[in-house]
Amino acid sequence: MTNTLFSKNTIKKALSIIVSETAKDCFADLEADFQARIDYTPEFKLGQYASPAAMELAKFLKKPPREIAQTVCEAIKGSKYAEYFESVEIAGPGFLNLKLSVQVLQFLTSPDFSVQVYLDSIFTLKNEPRILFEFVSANPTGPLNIVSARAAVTGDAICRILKRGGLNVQKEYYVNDFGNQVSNLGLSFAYRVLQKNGWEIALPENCYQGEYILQVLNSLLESDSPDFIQNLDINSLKSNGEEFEKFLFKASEYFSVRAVDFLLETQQQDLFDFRVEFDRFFRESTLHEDEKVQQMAIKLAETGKVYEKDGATYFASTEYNDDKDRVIVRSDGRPTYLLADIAYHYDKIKRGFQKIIDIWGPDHHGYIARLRGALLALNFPEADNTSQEFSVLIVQQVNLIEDGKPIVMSKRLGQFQTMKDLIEKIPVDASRYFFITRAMSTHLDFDLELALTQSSKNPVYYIQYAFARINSIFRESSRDADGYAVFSQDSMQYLNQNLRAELVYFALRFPELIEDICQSREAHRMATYLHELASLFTKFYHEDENRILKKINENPVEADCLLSICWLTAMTLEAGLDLLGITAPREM
RNA sequence: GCGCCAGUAGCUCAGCUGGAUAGAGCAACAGCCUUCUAAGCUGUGGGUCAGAGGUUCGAGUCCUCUCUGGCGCACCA
Repeated sequence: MTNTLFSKNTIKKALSIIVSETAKDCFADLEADFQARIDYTPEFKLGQYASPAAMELAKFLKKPPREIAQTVCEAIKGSKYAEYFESVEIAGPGFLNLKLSVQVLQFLTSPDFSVQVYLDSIFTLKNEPRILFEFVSANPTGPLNIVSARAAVTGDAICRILKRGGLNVQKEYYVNDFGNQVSNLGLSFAYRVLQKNGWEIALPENCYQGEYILQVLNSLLESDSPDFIQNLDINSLKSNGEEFEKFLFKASEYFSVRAVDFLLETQQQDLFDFRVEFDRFFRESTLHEDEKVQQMAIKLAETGKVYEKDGATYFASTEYNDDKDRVIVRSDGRPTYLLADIAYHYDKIKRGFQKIIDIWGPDHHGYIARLRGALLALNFPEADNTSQEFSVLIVQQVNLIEDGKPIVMSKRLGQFQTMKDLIEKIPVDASRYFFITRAMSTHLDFDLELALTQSSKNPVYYIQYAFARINSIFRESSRDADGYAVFSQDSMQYLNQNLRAELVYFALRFPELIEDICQSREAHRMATYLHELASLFTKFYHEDENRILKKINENPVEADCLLSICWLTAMTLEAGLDLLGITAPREM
């Protein structure tokens, strides 16, 4: 039997339709687009879902909430929907508690049921709106750090979930391969060359001080060592200032381009090792080459929100809630980073993306107002911060904790500070989980010891372990899991026991969770949910009456029910872990 | 000084667009392995949700103020 109400919607949505329709039948005053809210009950014994709609409507209908609830309750019981419920009750100040009948499970489950098929039927792939999700976007001037790792993993998980929810998402990494930072990078290499040739010259302050520069330099010279480096005459540089300057210029130019390419590749490798892939790496330099930055200055000037002062060109961002107006073209004629970034975001819109989501680091939040302001000035009114058309998520910083104390980040080698160090130290499953498990907006304490612990203390293994156990049950019982994707008619009677049904209905919240995350973009809820699901399963597993191998001999039909519960749980765990980019091993 | 983020159990944090008695893990204590994976389970203790006002049927959640911590306030990116 199929039923589109339940097979094409999440359970929440289906119940909302039922309660809303019924309420509108009862009260003619209600607006046509009234949608009753459906929540989870605080306790399973009250039912699976509850609606606070009666309380919300009390003022509008000028009736006591319990009376409204009573009317709706009776109406549902007398309607065609009655068969979906084991009970409908009024509780507390006017909650409508809904206890679903096991029959609903049959509506959910078609012969080819699986969690993925269920998700497919609820979330059909939409072509609109097209979403551009930009994250990481670190400067290609060094290895990726821990905050970038967090942004990478969290952003990747959100994108996976958005896609599973049927949304059209593209992942993009903006490469700042232009401007001062890149010049400084080249200069750092020039000085390192001098040091390498025996000149004990100090690096200027604006240079990158990290030791990694030296390693990259060696790699670059190994593959190609140009004449002007090979024939370097240190003594003549020391004595001849003009020649010295010439060398710095030449070496900077030579190395900056090659170093950016090299470092970008290194970053890409780190990301790949972390299971983070991008659809596109967008280079800032292409915006300059295509003169899009220049054109943007003209376009902004046309808005009338631009003025000249002290030889520089300003964008009047204070008109858009910014602290001060911002320079877009310097007095020497060079564009600022902001102008290029405006051009970049404008380009996103021109490429046909209706929604733009960025993840930025904690030190960039002050930047939001000016960029949002520029997009508004460019007549992209959807950039208004009340809508979600342009949103910036700020990922907060990370403290690595060892021996109960935070590790102080320093430039010294051997310090644990880059993404690569983390990959070498902590298994990817564990570090991904730890990054995703906390809300992006909170400062994260990353406990290295806990992440390394291979026991139940480490939540990621606890979740994987539940999945492995279920697979073990199928191995030991020599059953083929596929046969248990659907509850058989006969076996369903054995669901009538709290923990069994509770586990099933908790697993069936999965699509609702995906829907929530598509809205809130908070991937950590998936991590929390999976841990709770694993915990519920583990309790179920340890109950004496749920011992499956024993049950197979005693009561095969009841065993079928238990196997179906297990398989639904396993499919959900596997799908959820996959959305977090974490593996689901069948044996541990 | 201005802005952003945060303040929930000893520690790290959940708490879905305001909903019923505020939860989990770790740490502490007490039990449990002839049993499908003990990488586990059960139980106990632990709270002025930073503080004070306000909004309403109802506030950890929304508003205002205060306090504390982190970060940011360039013709750097």
